[in-house]
Amino acid sequence: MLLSKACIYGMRASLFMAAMHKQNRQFVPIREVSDSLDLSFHFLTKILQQLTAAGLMESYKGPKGGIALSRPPKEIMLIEIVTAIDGDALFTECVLGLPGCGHKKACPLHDKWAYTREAIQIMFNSTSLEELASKGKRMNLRLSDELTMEDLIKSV
Amino acid sequence: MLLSKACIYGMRASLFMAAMHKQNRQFVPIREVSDSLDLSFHFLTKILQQLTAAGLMESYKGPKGGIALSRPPKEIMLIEIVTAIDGDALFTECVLGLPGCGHKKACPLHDKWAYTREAIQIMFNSTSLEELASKGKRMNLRLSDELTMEDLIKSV
DNA sequence: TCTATTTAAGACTTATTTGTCTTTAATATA
DNA sequence: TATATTAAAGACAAATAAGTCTTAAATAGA
Ligand code: FES
Ligand code: FES
Repeated sequence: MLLSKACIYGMRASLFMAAMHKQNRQFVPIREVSDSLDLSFHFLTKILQQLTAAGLMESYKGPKGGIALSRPPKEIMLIEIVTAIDGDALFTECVLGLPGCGHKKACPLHDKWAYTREAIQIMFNSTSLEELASKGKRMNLRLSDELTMEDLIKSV
Repeated sequence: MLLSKACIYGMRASLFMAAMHKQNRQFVPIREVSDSLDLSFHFLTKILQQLTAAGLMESYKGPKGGIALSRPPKEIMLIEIVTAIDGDALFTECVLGLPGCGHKKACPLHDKWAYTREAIQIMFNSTSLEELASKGKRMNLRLSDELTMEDLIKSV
């Protein structure tokens, strides 16, 4: 599996927040996110705490509280979410699991893997939440098992 | 993590066997592989059983027994080992974990991920055990924490 | 035939990830 | 000030992955 479940849920929630962004909302309650995306509320809460700890989201307690992206979706790249939750092992470690991946201590797959993992990194590094949210709205793509982004935005 | 530990160990063992191939050896005892690569003997045994079940290796019981690649290393591609142990989820499933990845039910990341995962697949699909074994010998690359392929071959 | 060697099979344990539940702290509003 | 609402924190449980151990079956060689 490329990404952990926690990371996947964190990305889905971030995309949801990006889609919400221009809906004149301030803070969105986590319960609303978890219900919309059909995720465990408590599990998602813990994941979002990692994102707020990483400075990607802000949270506010009490009535009218919830979470919000700390920057405009255009300025948040997917790789920030991935590394905040899964770390950067995917982009730095040996594909054969040997310690200290690098030119100096290479395994037989090093050159090919270094090239391929850079392609993966570029994918996450060059994709913003805004790009995916607007594409998702325009083409009516889905963010949960059956519901599209338009469905989700309407339903709240 | 891109590949499971079981898959990684299976690849390391397969590369070891490819390096052994022209050493006039018939069957190599699993104990020799696990000792050389510093892997758990019993855990490796279970992994190798998956590879023999998939037809990639042959095994023989008793004295002079052990395991052997069932085809010349040139004809065994890495992707066969990966899919035998980890399945093809990495090459078929949605990066956001949604069921039924495909054009018809796309998520916002689908196009980019479909492209990237194909690059990963091509890497495994176009790399043979022979290529890695000969490169590893030629450039004296490592297959375990500290030991290079030459070290390993000499040590048996 | 007997013994030592080796893989096969499966029960079992440990570690990690995933998911649930309860309590606490902060805050808006009445 | 009292109450309802919300995130934070952390204990707890379940599921999965990783690793260990024991016994059985096959086979070479004495
Ligand atoms: S050393 Fe193995 S991928 Fe770099
Ligand atoms: S539907 Fe998400 S990657 Fe294909």
